[in-house]
Amino acid sequence: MSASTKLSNSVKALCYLADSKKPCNSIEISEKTGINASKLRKLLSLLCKNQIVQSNKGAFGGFSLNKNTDEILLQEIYCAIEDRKAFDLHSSLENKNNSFYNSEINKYFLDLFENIQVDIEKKMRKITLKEILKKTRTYKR
Amino acid sequence: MSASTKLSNSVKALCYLADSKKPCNSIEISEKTGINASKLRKLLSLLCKNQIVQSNKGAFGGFSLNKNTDEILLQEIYCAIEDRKAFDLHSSLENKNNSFYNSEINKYFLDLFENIQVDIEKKMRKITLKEILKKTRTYKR
DNA sequence: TTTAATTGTTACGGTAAGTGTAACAATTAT
DNA sequence: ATAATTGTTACACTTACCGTAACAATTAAA
Repeated sequence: MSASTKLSNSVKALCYLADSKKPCNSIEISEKTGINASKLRKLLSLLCKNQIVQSNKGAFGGFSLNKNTDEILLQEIYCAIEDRKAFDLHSSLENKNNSFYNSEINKYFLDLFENIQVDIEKKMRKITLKEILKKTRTYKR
Repeated sequence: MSASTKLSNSVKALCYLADSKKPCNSIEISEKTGINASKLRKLLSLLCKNQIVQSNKGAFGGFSLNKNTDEILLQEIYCAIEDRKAFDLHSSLENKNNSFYNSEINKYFLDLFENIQVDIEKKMRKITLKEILKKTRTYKR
C-alpha cells in the first residue's frame, strides 16, 4: 500500500468507528469500506499502538476509538501507520561515486525534502478527524 | 528511479553543465557524476523538450544549458522530468466498493493531496539553479 | 471448561515497478 | 565515408507491493 492509500484507508476505518456506537470487528469494517480485513487489522493494530483506537481480542471483540474525534489529528494517524518519512521524499543516496556532485547535492536535497516534510506535517497537524467527518458529510446528508 | 532520485540526478547533471564552458556528452557527465549514461540521456532529453538544456547530436555533440542558471527553476526541472503529480501524492482510488466511505473520503484526500502538491510546487518555484550552485559550493570552496 | 470468535502477526505467491544495461536507428561534424 | 553522439526501445534482473491465507494467542460466553 502506498503511503497515501494507507492514510485514506485508515481514515475510512476511523470514520466508520466514529459512526458506530459499539466496537466493530475487522470483518464488519471490511464489508462497509471494501478494504481487506487482514489489511485493516494491520492498520488498526498500528493505530492501537498509538492509542488512537482500542482493540479487544477474543469472541465479540473488535475495535473502537480511543479518543474523541476532535482529539485525533491527521498527522498522528499518519505517523502511526508510516515509519518512513512522509510521502517518500527521501533522496536515495544511491550513487557510489562520492564526488561533489553526489555528496553536496545529496545533502541539499535531503535538507529540502526534510523541509517539505515539516510543512506537510504542519498542515496535517491542523486537521482533526472531526473536521474530516464534517467535511465529507456535507455532501452526504 | 523515484521522483526524488530523478530530481537530484537531473540537478547534478545541470550543475555539471553549468560549470562547463563547452557542451558535454553523456559519457563525460556520467563519469563525473556516477550516473549511468543511458539514464542521463533519458533525463536530459526530457529537459531538452522543456528548453532547459540544448542537445547536439552527432560527432562532437553533447548537452549544454539553454538558459542562465538564475532562469532555471527547480519546479521547471521537476515538471520536465515527472509526468505524474509530484512525489506520489495521488490517492489511488482502488476500492471498488463505492460506499460513502470510499467516494467522499477519496474526494477529500484527492483535494488535500492536491493542496499539498500546490504548496510544494510553490516552494520549488522560488528556487533557482543558481541558488543551488551557490549553496552546494559553500562547503566546497 | 469447552467452544467459538477475534486480534495480531507471519508467510507466501503473484504481480507490478524500478534498475541498469545493451542495442541501434537517426543524425551530424569532420 | 567515417566516427561519434543523441534519443529511444527493449530486456533481463531485482526489488517492492498486494492480497490473501493461515494460525497462534486470546477472550467472552455458554
